[in-house]
Amino acid sequence: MPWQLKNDRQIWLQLAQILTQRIVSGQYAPGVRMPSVRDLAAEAGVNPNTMQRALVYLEERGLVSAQRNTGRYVTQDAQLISDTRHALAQEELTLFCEKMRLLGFTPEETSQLLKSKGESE
Amino acid sequence: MPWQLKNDRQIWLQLAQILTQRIVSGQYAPGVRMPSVRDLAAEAGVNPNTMQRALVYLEERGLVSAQRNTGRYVTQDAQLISDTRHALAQEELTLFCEKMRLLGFTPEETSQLLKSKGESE
DNA sequence: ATTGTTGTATTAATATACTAATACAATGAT
DNA sequence: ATCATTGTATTAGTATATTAATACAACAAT
Repeated sequence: MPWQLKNDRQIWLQLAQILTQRIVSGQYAPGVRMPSVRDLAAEAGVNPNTMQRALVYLEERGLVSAQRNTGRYVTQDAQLISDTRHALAQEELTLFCEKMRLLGFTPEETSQLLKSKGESE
Repeated sequence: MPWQLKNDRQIWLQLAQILTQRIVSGQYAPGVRMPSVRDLAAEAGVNPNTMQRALVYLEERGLVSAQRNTGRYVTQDAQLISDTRHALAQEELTLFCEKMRLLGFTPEETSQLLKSKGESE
């Protein structure tokens, strides 16, 4: 799974988003130990400080916790993970609908476009 | 219509996006004269240079053209506007689907969520 | 003819993001 | 006991984004 970073948004925000996606999608399972900050940074091709910032962000949301000298672990709180997953989905949904509205598409048209796209794959 | 700017993305990119939305949604009709760079900048609360950069971006895409000393005008090419509108919609659609996929939602689930959202409003 | 407005260009200053290079204390492995 | 690895913190340097302050040439309006 590549770290596809763009330069149109702050790197640490993109890192935090990717890490969150990996947790809520189960790629990083509840309770498991995550790679070290340095390893993650090397893998993503960024400075450890930048990766650290992303991890702190996740920590503030309770998605990971750092055992000071043994490593960092994904939360075991399945409910929190599930809640986060659905909250993020709702957020994306709302943003997407708003953008489509600003482009002049009605909710019905938007829904139809999405359906068409799904069927064409 | 407010200029709701966040600080998580480059300002001129956000300005360009908003201006484009206003054109493809018909808020700035084909052929009409746009407010001056300075007026747009003042309205959006940004520096004229930043607004200028956004306008150049639109100009590179043919959506507006600058008559050197009389002002700037929206293109009269209705086809280009329509094409741009649909291209942007497809882009948003693709990005949205990809994000939902990364959150662990199938296309069917995503489609269903969107439909539910539309019906609940 | 003068004045104001247009788009455009230039230069400097400031704020921020990211990288770089360390350092430290605590722990597990050897 | 020694050593490598852990998260964390600090400081400096560099690149970029944005603002700020102008300036200019061309045209419209007066």
